[in-house]
Amino acid sequence: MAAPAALTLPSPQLIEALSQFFRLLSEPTRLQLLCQLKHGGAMDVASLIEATGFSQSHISRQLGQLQRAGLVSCERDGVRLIYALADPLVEELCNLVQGRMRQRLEQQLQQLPAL
Amino acid sequence: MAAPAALTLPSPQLIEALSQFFRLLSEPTRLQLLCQLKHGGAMDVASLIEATGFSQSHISRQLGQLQRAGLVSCERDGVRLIYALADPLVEELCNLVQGRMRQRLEQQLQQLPAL
DNA sequence: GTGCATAATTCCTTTAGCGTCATAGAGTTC
DNA sequence: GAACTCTATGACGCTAAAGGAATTATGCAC
Repeated sequence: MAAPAALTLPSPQLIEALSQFFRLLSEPTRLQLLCQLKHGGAMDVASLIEATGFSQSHISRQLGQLQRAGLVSCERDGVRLIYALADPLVEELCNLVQGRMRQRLEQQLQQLPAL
Repeated sequence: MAAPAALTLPSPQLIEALSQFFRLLSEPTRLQLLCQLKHGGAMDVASLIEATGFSQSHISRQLGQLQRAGLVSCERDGVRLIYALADPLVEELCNLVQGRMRQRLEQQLQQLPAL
């Protein structure tokens, strides 16, 4: 049986893999694409371009990265490619972080001296 | 009552804030520092420098970023500064991502044709 | 086949951030 | 006070990645 995770230091490979994953979410464009897909369901590239306002090449590249990471899936519909969310993890992570932000702000609010 | 989150598109400010948070975790150095603090409890800067092998200025800067984000706290002990984890969220996030990695690998393993 | 659409890829420039060296600040000891 | 240790900050080069324009690939209609 393996030692408890809390007592073992993560390997450099794991650190690297984790940081690469978080790096995917560290770019507003990619996060925006994921949110759009969450909001609008499956969408083709043209719609995502219009929704985000970025160039076609940029969107295509970012979608490629998300797809290689398995966060997004893609299927053809005639001449168009329809992308869709492929993993609910992103939303979970965002909700956790957002909850933390709310918590911190409430804390700061309480520590602010009343008038 | 506010609309369900799934139906509203996150504001650009929220997207930006989320991406900035994830950016903190997208750097191996910072993730390594957080893991070290998780593993070894509160540590002074010198120990963190030795544990990571980076230069003093680099470590100091990364610790500063983590502290401003509230992920790490810091108190003086004489001439030394002792840093400690200030938020369990990072570990939660890492565990979630790690679980997803395991899941994906198991999936790939099953799809691999047997000999 | 040609022509027309959509999307991926190849270049390119520019920018953000890592990482180090040198310096300045803060705290202790004498 | 001076001398010393520990940490933060300024200045700088360097590399990775964003972002766009142009090109190429892919699929459909004809």
